[in-house]
Amino acid sequence: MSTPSTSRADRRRATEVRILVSARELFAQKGFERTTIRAVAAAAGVDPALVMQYFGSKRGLFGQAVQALPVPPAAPSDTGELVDQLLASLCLKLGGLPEGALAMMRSMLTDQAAAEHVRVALGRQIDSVGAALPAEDAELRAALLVTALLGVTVGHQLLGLAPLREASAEQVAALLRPAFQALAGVPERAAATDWRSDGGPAAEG
Amino acid sequence: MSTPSTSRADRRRATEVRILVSARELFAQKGFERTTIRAVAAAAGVDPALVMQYFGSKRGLFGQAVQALPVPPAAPSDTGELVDQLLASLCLKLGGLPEGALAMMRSMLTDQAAAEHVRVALGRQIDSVGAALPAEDAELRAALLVTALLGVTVGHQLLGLAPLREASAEQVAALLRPAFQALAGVPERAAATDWRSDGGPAAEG
DNA sequence: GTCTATAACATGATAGAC
DNA sequence: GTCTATCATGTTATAGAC
Repeated sequence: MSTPSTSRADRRRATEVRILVSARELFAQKGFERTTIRAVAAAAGVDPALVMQYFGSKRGLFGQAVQALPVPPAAPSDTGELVDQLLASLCLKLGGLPEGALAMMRSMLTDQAAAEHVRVALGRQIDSVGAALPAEDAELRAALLVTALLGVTVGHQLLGLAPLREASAEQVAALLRPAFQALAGVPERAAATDWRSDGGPAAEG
Repeated sequence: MSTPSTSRADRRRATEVRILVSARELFAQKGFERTTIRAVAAAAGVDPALVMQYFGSKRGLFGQAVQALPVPPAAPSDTGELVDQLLASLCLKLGGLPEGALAMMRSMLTDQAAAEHVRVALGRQIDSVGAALPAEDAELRAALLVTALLGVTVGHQLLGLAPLREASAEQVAALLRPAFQALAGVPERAAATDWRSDGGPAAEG
């Protein structure tokens, strides 16, 4: 055939993608250490050595397969809006975190590279949130907000705690909102006044 | 000597303790997977096979070396007091978590047995806290409180986030208190009125 | 006999040969 | 691209020391 529909390069790319998908899934399920090259290769239907050929090492495969943690821009000037944005991102996470981010979080306590990645990503998010907070303890408050979210996400997605799995994302967000507003430094009166959705326009203007 | 100061059994117990101490330290630092029997044996100055002889398997060693997560009784009837107790336990954690608990947390995302242990321990704590909360969403609120605490602890102890490491436990507790009161279901007015130590009696009445 | 050390076997990661 | 060799590790079995 003079013009084959699938060239060598195409087939190679397709194989790479198959390997990456299998790797992402296994890394998310079992973490970095307990995921074996052989298992990834078997899941992708290729020879184990081929995985090494393509990605150099298990760590190289991890880096390619696991995308960075999603770091939302998250720098609205209004504090109430910031809280809403944090809660919205949590809803997304509770709904379904991308498998790559799951894989990164799964390994963050036992793999140095993953730990460093998460540390940097969370640090950036803390800086971003902290810059939007009015209080003097902005950075610490931001760190507490971000780590609290991390804890809820871990408890839900990674540990599978029943009370969190059974609750809806909206329910979680509703309970968390006043707490986060307090943590963000919103005065109690302002927070107690009205924080329903129709209160939004008033807050953002 | 008719009464030797160190009998065989004594020396064996001393060796066991040396192994357990080394194991706990390595498990806390590197997690279950990345800790090898050989490394533990080397740190304890014994033969690797001896470790197997004593503890049966790597998992047996883990079970012996790593104590359970400390589960405080945590069932005061007063909500404000409950929040204070949670914050106090956090202060302890930030000050210095026992190495065994650190080891358990380090492995909770990548080791099934550790995950199950933590899941049960957190579940018990959630039930305990939930039983003390007045709101109808007690269990979910308790789960959010406990996982938020977990996130802060992880961010501080395991990830070493700078803003948390630089802050004092008292500072963290002070910022967290209003948020936790909101999450615990303390009415905004009561929380805003006065949540200093002398405000406690007013809240419980 | 009990404690300790050595060796054997299985699996996994990686590198080099074909 | 595939296969084999090498090294590290967990585990089991066997032999030696007291």
